[in-house]
Parts: sequence; C-alpha cells; structure tokens
Amino acid sequence: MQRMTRQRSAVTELLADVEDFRSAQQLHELLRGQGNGIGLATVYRTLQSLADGGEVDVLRTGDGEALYRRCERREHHHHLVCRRCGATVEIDGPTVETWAAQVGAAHGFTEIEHTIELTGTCARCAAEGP
Amino acid sequence: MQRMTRQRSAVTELLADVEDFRSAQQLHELLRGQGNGIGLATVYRTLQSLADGGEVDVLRTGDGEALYRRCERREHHHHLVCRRCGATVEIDGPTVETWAAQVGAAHGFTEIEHTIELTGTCARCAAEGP
DNA sequence: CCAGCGTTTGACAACGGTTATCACGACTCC
DNA sequence: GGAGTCGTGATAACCGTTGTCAAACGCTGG
Ligand SMILES: [Zn+2]
Ligand SMILES: [Zn+2]
Ligand SMILES: [Zn+2]
Ligand SMILES: [Zn+2]
Repeated sequence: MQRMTRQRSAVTELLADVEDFRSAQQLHELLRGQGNGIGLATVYRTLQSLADGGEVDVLRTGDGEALYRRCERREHHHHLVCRRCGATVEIDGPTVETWAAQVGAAHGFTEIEHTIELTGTCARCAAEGP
Repeated sequence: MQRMTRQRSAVTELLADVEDFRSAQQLHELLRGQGNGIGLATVYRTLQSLADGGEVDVLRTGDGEALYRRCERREHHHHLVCRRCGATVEIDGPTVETWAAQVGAAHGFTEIEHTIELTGTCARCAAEGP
C-alpha cells in the first residue's frame, strides 16, 4: 500500500541522521542542500504519514510550529529538550503516567491523555554562557 | 502604563463569565454578538497583554490554535480539559513538579520548565454517549 | 520486459490563525 | 485647549501548513 520512493527514503534516512527535533522546512532545506531535490509538500506529507505510523514523534513549539524527530524507542515516552541547541533526551516517566491517570479519574474523567514536555538548558549550552 | 479602555474591560469581563478555554476568534465573535463592537486585532493584543501579565492562561490545541482562559488561581498550575465540551479543571501537581525538576537535573539540564496538560472525557459527556 | 494503472510528486494556489501597519481617535497632563 | 502619548481597527502582510491536479513514477501481472 505504501510505496518506497526516492523522496520517502531520503526523508527517513535524513531523520535517522538528525538527532534533534527539526521543523518540516528545516528538513526540506537540508534535503535540498545535500542535492536531494524534493518538494516541500512532499516533505510535509511524508512526515505526516510517518507520524501517523508512529515512526516519528511530533511536538509543537510555543508558536505552533511542528517539530519532528525519529526517536529511539517507539513506545510511549516524553522529551527533555534544550531550549538553546535542541539536544533531546527521551524520558521515561512511570511516575507521571500513574499520576495523570489518577488525577483524571479523581475528577470523573475517562480516556485520559496527557502532554508532558520538559524544556531546559543542557550542560554544554550552560557552560558556553550567554 | 496600561489604560483601561472600553475594549479592554469588555474582554476581561467576558473572560470572567466564560468557563472554558476559548480562541481569540471565538471571543471576538462573542463580543460582537453582544453588541460590543471591537476589532479582531484588539482582541489579540488584549489577550496577549493579559497573558503576559499572567492574568489568563494560554494553551495550544493540537493544530496550533491558541486558547485562552481566566483561571481561578494565578499561581502555577495545570489543566484537565474535556475533549468534548471543553470543561476545565485546574490541577495542582506537586508530584509532577518535583518529578520534572529531578528528571531535568539528572540529565544535567538547568532552568527546567515543563508543559503538562491532561485531556479526557468528562463524566457528563461520557453519559451522553457518542 | 513491458504495458497498464493506481500512487506519488511538486509547483502553485489557497487557507487559517496571527501579527504588522498606520491613519485616526481618545485620553492625559500641562 | 493643545501637544504629546497611547489604544484602536481596517487592512495587508506573514508564515506554517494543506489542497489541487497534471505529470511522473513504482509496482505488478502478463
Ligand atoms: Zn520521542
Ligand atoms: Zn506519558
Ligand atoms: Zn489555568
Ligand atoms: Zn507544573
């Protein structure tokens, strides 16, 4: 059903190399830069399809832009992202998982979902100073 | 520094009445509907200034739209929002506050911030069925 | 290997929420 | 009341994202 085209594999290979969360437009720029001509719309479509399949994680910046990242673990997890350089650590939070479920149930809510993202300044960036 | 104009008080009064998170455009519609003529740009500006002053909370929907709400408590807190009707409960989470700080520190990150939002179906909506 | 056909692509236009512009009006202070 | 300041609002611009649709492509069965 899903065909493997030159463009689709270019995107997945690029995502395998990139460590941090990147926007669709950044990824498009990178692909163009490395000679892999590809349409912007195709990048968006591919990322969306990968996200739907759970192959990449999506998170939204404060101003609504979507960032994508190919994470190590496919199971549910959260992120600790450096606000300066974008370095990302995948977080496993059993504590908050149960907390979220309990709080939701305590107020009579069902089918609880949660969004939990951590932002900070990583050690390397903190060392550099302002 | 901040003047109290007819438009600004109209927005704050409306926010005092509205229980749930609403978008800037919804609030603009409501103001227009109740005869309070006001420009859309002014609604955006006012909401932004209120948000900067910590008088309203902002949260982003999955597709990047900003929603605003005048919350009871001005201190830091989180939200449990019904995905059907928008009913909102303010959540106090000492557990997750310390968890977030610890996890951040454990990875050498400083100045940790966190985004934590809970979504579910409230008891009333669950009773109504699909 | 090739024809046929459904899928994917990509340039471009359109969309939707938000922000910038800037002339105008309203308020303040003297 | 006049100068200076700040807020307003219609409109245009912005920017990330999605829709359009003809052409290109990848797969498969023959
Ligand atoms: Zn992840
Ligand atoms: Zn979780
Ligand atoms: Zn709140
Ligand atoms: Zn918190």
